[in-house]
Amino acid sequence: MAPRAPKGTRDVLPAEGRVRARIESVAAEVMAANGFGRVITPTFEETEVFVRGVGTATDIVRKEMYTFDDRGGRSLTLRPEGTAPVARAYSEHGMHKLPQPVKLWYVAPMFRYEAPQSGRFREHWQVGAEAFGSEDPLLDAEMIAMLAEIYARLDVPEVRLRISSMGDPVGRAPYREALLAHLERHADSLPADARGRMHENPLRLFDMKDRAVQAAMADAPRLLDNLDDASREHHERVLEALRLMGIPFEVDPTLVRGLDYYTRTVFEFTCDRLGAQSGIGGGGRYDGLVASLGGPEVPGVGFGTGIERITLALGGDADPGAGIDAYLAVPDAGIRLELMPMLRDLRRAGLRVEAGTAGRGLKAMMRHASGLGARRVVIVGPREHAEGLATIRDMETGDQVEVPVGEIASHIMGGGDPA
RNA sequence: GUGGGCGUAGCUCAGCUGGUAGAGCUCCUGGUUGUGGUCCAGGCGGUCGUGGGUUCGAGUCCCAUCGCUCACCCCA
Repeated sequence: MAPRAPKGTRDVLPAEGRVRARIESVAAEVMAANGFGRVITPTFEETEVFVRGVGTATDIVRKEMYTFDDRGGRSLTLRPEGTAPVARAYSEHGMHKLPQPVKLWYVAPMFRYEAPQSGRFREHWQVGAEAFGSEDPLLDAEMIAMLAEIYARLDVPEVRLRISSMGDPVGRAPYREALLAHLERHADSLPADARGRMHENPLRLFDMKDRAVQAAMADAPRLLDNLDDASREHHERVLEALRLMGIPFEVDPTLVRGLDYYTRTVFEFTCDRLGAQSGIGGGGRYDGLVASLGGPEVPGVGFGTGIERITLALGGDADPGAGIDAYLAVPDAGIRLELMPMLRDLRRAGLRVEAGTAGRGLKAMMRHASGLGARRVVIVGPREHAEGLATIRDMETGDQVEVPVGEIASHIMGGGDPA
């Protein structure tokens, strides 16, 4: 069998590539407007970065990482998520000595060994942003506003925002006990996997779709109702800022994110256009992450959004491209050779120009030019060449003019509206 | 990992109760002397996912296997 792209991976072909380029450029604009600088971290990290950063109770670390030993015996892991590596880089380069907050963004591929389905791949790309060194709840709101702005500029349809608070690890402890006690009372009605999960992270059960689990969770105590005072105050400030900015949201006490590092603010954008994997982007605050990677006690807040899911939400309509400005139809190889400098000059001037392969008939070249959406075709056959001329045909009107070969470039760039 | 659906030309698909493969689109070449997008004609292109089995004979039935896909779980 001929090789295929590995399970869970895909090739992005030019039509979709144009959509992707637009997504990335919109993201770059919004990031720049908010003062974020771009970072590029390695595609793989020491495995420790994710074990300590993301947490051993998460599915990502327990069963989804592409981990391997290199020839030197180091355990390395293909980046399964973007925040831990950026936190590592922040710490490694002493960025806590820079004016805070330090704002960083990235666009990078993520790798997770999961069963592929609609909107879920083993390699997917994310645009993400992280801000380190500020506890200000208004920064949380700014992050959320940024992400909302990206979706708005791209016209992503049917986007909704859910938000909640995880409190902090210390204040969360008593609640965790209370939730566990509640679940113990319903233990006999829960499926096996739910019983196993509840001891590792009982909050995770809020996210399960199993009917029995949902029934048991319906009257469970809510973390949002049991926040410590500081976390509650923080949460209220975030919501107030969102209201003032006119960003619609819905507080969802059952919102749980699958990464252990989140504290206080957590949020998730969903798109109803998507299938079961409706999450299009999300994030939150992670005040203990940098320290857990051996760095200073520095708070942080960030988000990630999936490029493939944005593309899906946009309808998957391929961008047909904008055609080309001119097509060079020169059947004779020798004449084509002479026109090489002219061809280069047209492209240097910013025009989109294609040249037909010598050896095919003129009719085939015209067909080709038409298929490419060419606005003009430059014909230099033996007849024109003998007189030092070129025929330039306007493909919309069908008008043709003859000009000296030396004036092809100036004629095309001068006549009509330049690109 | 578990369950459902599907695997026929590059793409989208037809192939009734088994009889040795088709269409549309794309692409290529023509429709007289160098000119496109419409139209017409022709052409390229498939070991019918793979391996077994039943049968005189299987794309069509049976088994296995691989792959794709959707869902659970989880997440972007």
